[in-house]
Amino acid sequence: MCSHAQSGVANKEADIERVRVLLPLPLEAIYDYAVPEGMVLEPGAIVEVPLGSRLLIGVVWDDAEAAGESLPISRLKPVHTRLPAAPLPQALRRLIEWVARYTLAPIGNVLRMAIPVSAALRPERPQRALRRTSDLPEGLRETPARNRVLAVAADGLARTASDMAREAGVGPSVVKGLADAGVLEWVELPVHLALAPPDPEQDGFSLGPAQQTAADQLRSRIGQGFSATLLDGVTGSGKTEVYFEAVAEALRAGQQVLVLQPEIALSSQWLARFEARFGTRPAEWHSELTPAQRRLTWRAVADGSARVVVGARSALFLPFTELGLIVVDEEHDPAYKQEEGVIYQARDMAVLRASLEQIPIVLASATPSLESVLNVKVGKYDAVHLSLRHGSAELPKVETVDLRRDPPPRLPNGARGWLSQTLRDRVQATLEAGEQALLFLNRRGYAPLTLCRACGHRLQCPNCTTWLVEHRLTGRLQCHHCGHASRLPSHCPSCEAEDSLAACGPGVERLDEEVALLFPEARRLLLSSDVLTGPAATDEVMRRIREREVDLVVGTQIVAKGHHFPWLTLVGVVDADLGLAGGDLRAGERSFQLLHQVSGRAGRAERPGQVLLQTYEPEHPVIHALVAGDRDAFLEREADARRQGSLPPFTRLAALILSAPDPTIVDTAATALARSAPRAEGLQVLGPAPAPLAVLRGRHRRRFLIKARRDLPLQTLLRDWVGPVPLRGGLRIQVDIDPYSFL
DNA sequence: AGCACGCCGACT
DNA sequence: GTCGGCGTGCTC
Repeated sequence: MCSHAQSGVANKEADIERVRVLLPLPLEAIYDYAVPEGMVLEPGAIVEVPLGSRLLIGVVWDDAEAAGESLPISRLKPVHTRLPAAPLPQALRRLIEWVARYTLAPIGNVLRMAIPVSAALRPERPQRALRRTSDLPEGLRETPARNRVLAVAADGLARTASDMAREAGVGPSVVKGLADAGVLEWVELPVHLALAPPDPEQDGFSLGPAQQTAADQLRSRIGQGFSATLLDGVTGSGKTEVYFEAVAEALRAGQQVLVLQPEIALSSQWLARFEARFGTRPAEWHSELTPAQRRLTWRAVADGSARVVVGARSALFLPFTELGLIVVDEEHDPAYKQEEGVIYQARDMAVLRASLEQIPIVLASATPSLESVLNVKVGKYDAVHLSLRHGSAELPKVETVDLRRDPPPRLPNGARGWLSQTLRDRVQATLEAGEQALLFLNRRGYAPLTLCRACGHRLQCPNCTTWLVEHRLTGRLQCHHCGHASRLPSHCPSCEAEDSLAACGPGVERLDEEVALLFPEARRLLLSSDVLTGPAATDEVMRRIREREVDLVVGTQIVAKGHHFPWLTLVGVVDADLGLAGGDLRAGERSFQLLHQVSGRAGRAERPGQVLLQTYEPEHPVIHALVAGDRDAFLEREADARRQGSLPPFTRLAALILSAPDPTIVDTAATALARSAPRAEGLQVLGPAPAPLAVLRGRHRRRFLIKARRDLPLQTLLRDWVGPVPLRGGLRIQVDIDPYSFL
């Protein structure tokens, strides 16, 4: 009897189904819910569940380690609804788990990147709009307000009720009255993203023989399972057109394609090339989309109506169901490293997604990352090389200007200058030839440092350990780390001396001033992220350069991104040593990539280009490699240095940054962590040290660096070490696996 | 992430 | 005497 009752209870419990639901919150755990009778929930199903007092969207999860201690069924709340959206694909679910495990981010935070638009999943309320059907019927009085509405609606176009009222300059009640009377009728606006399918057969571009061979190689990978291919081609070799052929092949096979770009907002030229090849624009995914666009695009990817998506790194987490190819363009670009929230390297996670999906991935670059080159060497990646520039354009000639022997002369007004006589002469000659010159300085603002000549005080950010940068165009001092801005004071804030503040060092604004003085007749253009406020402004400025409405461009790295300027024949790098300072492990590599990319702006059409690098260290390996045009020797040298120093990719690196508003809290936590640091053969824990930016956004920071032999379980060691630390007093601990930034 | 609960300062 | 500050902790 007794045992019978027990089994009865057991049976009853077994009848009630439980599901695990992953919620987009910074939680490590996955919560259990009861499945109401009649509800069918397969893994990936998108549901609304109660949590505390609110309803949240979550995803039914099917992770392997479902075992754990689970709550008794009686304590579970039931799933509220199953949403009418396609389930999150299995490969994406596995990707989310992997990224969480790899980056040590709470899995819920990773999920949040995959379903960023909760509203996109709720059943949509179709947008309704009003359209005119008839004239005023008998018995409905004619009023001025009604006539204005009818006049606006006379074109027969549908408008939302509020638009209609606004355009007619009447209140909403007038519009509503006309709708009720049947003079205006309600219509439902279509809610689909209007995307024509890209046509792989549209012919836009003829490939040269070398490109054809490369394209064939990439094409042959489609449908053949996982493979990673480095498409290594010099600037102007037509890489884009080559990988377009792989895109076309995937489209022919009925697959979706994802193309990752480091910064989509800047590549309208890329979109134009895509349209020329495929007859339509791809779907776009980036931070500047409106919520409505975001929602439509997300759904279009999920339901398969978006065939090709080009996007910034977050596009990696879109719910493709038929993904057949991933392309990572400019794979070396540091913008692929996300530095906030979930800290991850999108290029590496893209390779992971490709392997989970069992599809090919193409990594394209003119200056591949050391990691990728070494992956080719050990056979993990294939390589396809494009060594020739397409057409007749030649690589620019790169020379140095030794600033020790050729120091910039004083300016006509007696002020200090930054351009050597050699560079001045070349600019002059270029302008006289009717061609364009670019002066590159990777520093925004007027001057990176302002100090008091009377007392030596330096203007520092109140929230960060950085100097304030003077921006003369806006008359402000700005912190480039936290965004703090203030007026440029007339007195020294420390000693009250008047007119004692002096600008130290050049920024592009100051360089532009010098250029105005030296070349008053030239039409100048200053380019930095302060000036280029959005894609439209960028397009306009790039058009002005292309169409020779300017002679002389002064710009930051924003000019380095892939734009063709047919009349640009001279690039002057004002301070080639700028990126080489500091202990950053990738400083050399990054500097090479940036300067190479900037150099590539010169002479892309029929006119040969020349590049002048102003430097105090002409014998530095980076400078030498740029002059010799010998990238491979440089990479080899870098690889050797990393191997010798036991640095990545030969070992693994992680950074731990502790921060809190109160410095004693950070120090206490740091000391405690140092005491409990893991000890293992092949593991090195360095720190705690004040982070290079010891105070950032008002938070005091301490930093550990962990160096681990590649075979050690780095993530497990870190989790066991850091996990137990209580986060009190505003203490935050950030783990950065494979750090790029050393600030 | 929210939101609720819980212990210390300026008000009706 | 209360209202409310946000620090801490929990949510299946």
